[in-house]
Amino acid sequence: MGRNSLKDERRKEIIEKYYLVAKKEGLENTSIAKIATEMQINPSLIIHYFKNKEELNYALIDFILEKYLVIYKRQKLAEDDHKSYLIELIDKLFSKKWNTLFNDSVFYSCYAMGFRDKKIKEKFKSLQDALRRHLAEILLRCNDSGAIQIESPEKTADLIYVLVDGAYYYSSLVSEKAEYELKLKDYKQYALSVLKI
Amino acid sequence: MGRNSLKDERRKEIIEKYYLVAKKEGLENTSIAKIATEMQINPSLIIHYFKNKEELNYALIDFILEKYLVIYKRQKLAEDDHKSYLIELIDKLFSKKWNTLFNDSVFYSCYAMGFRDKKIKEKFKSLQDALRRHLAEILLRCNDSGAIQIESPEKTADLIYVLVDGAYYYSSLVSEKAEYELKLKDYKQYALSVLKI
DNA sequence: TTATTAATTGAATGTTCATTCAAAAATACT
DNA sequence: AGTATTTTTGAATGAACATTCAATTAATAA
Repeated sequence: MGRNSLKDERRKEIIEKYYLVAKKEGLENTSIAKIATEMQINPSLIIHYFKNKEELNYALIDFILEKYLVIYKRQKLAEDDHKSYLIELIDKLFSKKWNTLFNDSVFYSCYAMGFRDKKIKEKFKSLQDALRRHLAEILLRCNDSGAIQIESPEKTADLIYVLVDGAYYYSSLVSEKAEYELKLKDYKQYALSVLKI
Repeated sequence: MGRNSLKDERRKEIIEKYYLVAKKEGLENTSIAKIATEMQINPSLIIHYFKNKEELNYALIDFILEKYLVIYKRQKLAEDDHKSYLIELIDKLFSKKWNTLFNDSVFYSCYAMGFRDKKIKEKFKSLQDALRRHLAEILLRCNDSGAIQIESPEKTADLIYVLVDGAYYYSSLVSEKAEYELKLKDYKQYALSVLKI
């Protein structure tokens, strides 16, 4: 008996608003009070659900990193068509989706936080490693099925992601849309040439 | 007549301390008061030299971006030996120097600031563009002298820096020193293969 | 010595911050 | 109706913040 818990929903609402305010004002200028104002609730309610700002930040990082999964959601394709999947994946990795999915300011602020907080750094690292392992796995299968011929799937996967990360880093400075898309296309081309596709 | 100005020296001291405190505490947790305490001076003296925090931040960005030049300081080599210069440059770009020169936390915090401040973004962009143009110039000369044969110096320079940036981004998460150096070596190898050296 | 200029201090401003605590309101079950 | 549980509020805390202003101290040159 007693009142039903709204914990999960409320926590989610709070984090979403946190992200929204951070997009508008910058992460370092976002306070519990501001989130509360935006939600028209009392600041202490946020503390009630998150204990302190540190916990709030952890939840925000999780929220942001979960966005990665969106990119990896696969369209329907024949289960064993590894090569199509690979090409589709490369396509997504070098798509504009990244820039619509992530807010650069918030993203790099979170990344910077990782260097002052071991737990956050670990979150980033384990995600990146998982992504690399996943790609390496795909490459291995493609190799096995003769779809591609590369030497080391692990090293190649690593290299592809270095290209992705480097592309994302530099592209975020490019304001001209046309130039931006042109560059992205070039980088993708290089990635494909690494795979000898 | 009147007292001599210490403006330049003082400003430099302040920025250096700012960077130092930011390294220790994180940029977003660094206040004028903290810098002043560290310097054993009055907070208002910092305002006296920088007007407000915004100006202080601009100066910090300049300070950080100037560090790039250190990497480009050339050892003595024959003036017209373009290929040696190129190899030396690639060597430096993929060296551990980056990580000793820049504090990751402060660097990415500054980078993030760029997305909320046009002036800062411009500073980053124009530096990166200058670096790319410089490398493209070297590549062009090497091409002309027959030292290398590549299609587009501009595109290649761009690609090399995408590799550098991506490598720096990912490597900063790698804590194992041996693994870190191994990766760096691989990325450099790929850069060289792009140049067909 | 005196006038001039710049460095530096110190106190005060008002704002925002994260966090605490107790009290109230809302909801659910018996 | 009554009890248990959770949500939510509201007031209060003390600390830290950027910035201001006037006053003081220190150096320099005439």
